Amino acid sequence: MTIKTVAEHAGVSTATVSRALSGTGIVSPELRRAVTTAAEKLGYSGNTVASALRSSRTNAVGMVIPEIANPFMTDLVQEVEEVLHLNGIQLLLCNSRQDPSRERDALTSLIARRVDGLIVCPVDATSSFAAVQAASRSVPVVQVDQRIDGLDADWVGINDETAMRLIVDHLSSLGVSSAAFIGSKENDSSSRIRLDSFLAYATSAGIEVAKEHIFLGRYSVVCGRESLKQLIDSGPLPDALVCAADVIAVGALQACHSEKISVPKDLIITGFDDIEFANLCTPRLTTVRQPLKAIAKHAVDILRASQTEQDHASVQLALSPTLVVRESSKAADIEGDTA
Amino acid sequence: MTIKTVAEHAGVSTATVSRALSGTGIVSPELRRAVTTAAEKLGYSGNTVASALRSSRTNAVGMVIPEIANPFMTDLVQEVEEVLHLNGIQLLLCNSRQDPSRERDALTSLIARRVDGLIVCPVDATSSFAAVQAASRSVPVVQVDQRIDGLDADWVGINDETAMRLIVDHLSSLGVSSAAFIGSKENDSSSRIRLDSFLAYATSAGIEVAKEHIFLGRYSVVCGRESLKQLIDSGPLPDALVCAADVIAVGALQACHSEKISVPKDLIITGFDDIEFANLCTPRLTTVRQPLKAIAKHAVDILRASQTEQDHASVQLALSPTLVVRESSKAADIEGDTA
DNA sequence: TTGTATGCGTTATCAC
DNA sequence: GTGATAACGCATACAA
Repeated sequence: MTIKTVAEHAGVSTATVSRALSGTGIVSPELRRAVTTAAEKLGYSGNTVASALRSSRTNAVGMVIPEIANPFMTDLVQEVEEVLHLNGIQLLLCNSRQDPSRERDALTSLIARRVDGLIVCPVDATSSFAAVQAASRSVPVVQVDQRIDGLDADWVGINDETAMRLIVDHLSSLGVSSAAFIGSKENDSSSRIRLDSFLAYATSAGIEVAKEHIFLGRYSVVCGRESLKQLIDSGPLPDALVCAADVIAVGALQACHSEKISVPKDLIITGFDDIEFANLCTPRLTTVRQPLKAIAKHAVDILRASQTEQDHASVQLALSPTLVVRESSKAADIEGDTA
Repeated sequence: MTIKTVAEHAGVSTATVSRALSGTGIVSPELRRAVTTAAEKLGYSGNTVASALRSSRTNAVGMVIPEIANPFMTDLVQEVEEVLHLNGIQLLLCNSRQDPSRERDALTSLIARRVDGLIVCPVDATSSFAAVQAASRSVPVVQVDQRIDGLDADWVGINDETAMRLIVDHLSSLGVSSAAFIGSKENDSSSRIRLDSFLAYATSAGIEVAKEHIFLGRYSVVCGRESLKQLIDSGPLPDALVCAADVIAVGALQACHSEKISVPKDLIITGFDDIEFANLCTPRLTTVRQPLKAIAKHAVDILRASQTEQDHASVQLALSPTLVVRESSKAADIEGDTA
């Protein structure tokens, strides 16, 4: 069934049906009613594909993420899906699995599908350059969380430096004088910034960070667990352990438990992201919260803006994270934050 | 740029370009080479929308799930995305948020987009009936995990009865003589089956289940935590607690920790699903593992089969879960399962 | 094996 | 305000 069927039943032209149903253009109240009743009676449902071909708008945006399994990414996807839904936009989800070539394929595939925009969390600060740049020439692209070095494309994320300052200040206030760090060795923007600014703030706060107390692996629970075991083997523990992701911190917490290290008494631990489980592990995790709803909202807004604006100046939006203090860095409260 | 551009550059007709690039039809090696080189030189990338309109195949399937935040669902989505990707199919993801009306909207929207198939985890065993049935009239639909009562549509999931038998047998072998249960009060297929078969097997195994020891809430960590507190308030603890989902069990574990209840010494706890965290919490969780890869694989296979088959007889595929025994139901090993 | 010509279902551009 | 009609980019029936 097509609009032609509806047109015949309503006694109007296909043009009028299109105008009435899509809401674009002017239709008299009587004809509009005739069309809608005919459409309902027939159970007509409209062909988005044909509409997309003719109007060159799909009302769909593609999203490419490096990892579905990561709870932080899942939360972000969820928020993006929600915002898109409110705008009547469909989400096309792709998983690059940390693989730049797979990321490239996903981008070209989504562009072939004529998505109206692209939300990308790039895999690598350099390897992702060409593919994302190419994509951005055919459709609006906004980077979320991670960003690519030297690429003049929109980005929404958090201020990683601020986040690290919040963490180091907190440790300082607790009297911490030495600390270890577990991060990612992936070549992505936030991994580097988190490490660099951690070191910088620690130095200026008089917190000692031994070279052998810096561990770089992956954003995974296993990495946290393994790194902590290495930390133990390397000699006396520092006062605190700063993790560049909650999943890492959770792994470290696990290892502390099995190695009978008491947190925060023997070792203070902090995370990053504030995934749901940071508030559910034992002890609950001190971390910095990423404003995911805001990131999702701005990402979609930027996409929509760059669709309409003629010459769109690129936007770099670094939102502020917030410190969430829990038991992994302080004595347990009776009534804690259970949000 | 269109195939026409490529055709002109290659000195052939648009039909030949179409045949050469899509792989359908017969093209001589020389012309094929001429076309591909022209396409590459121009950086041509086809228009999936036009192709879909003409061929009425989108190479996309829609997936509607009740909850993105649930790690079990995320894992399932990941596996489905992987299988689809291997088949060159794009995933269109929708979140029904446990809301039947939102589920209906998602289904009609995906059908308007002319997806080649639909993978649905229905929200409600009865309320979802009409929308899913309607959808199945225009496109192949396969239900995953949950299924709708009395709907003659394909389904892939696990045998929940078998799962409960595995759990109850395990408890029996541990000498458990009384047990509590936390499940979901949602009207979905597996919630009911899990409760019913738990009670049946428990009875025949001589395990006592007091009425006030059956808690029905949601599949969430909070539900597990709250229910456990109620369990404590209700008097002496039973020997074991059976949870209908890992997320519930994790919440119960949390509450045990804060209430100084030792697991498994004071209370044996079992979960359901084997999400990643079941192997990362303390103590690690005994649970039944769902074969997600197999579920995803079969779901896509069934979809593809029902696209080609003329009269497709509906498939009900109940895969076997496996019991995974960990420390929440036994004394801790030094070297446990770290898979 | 290749080219020509038509149509997929909708929206945009015109006249009226 | 409404209708006739062309066009979106591609795949395919048919002719050659």
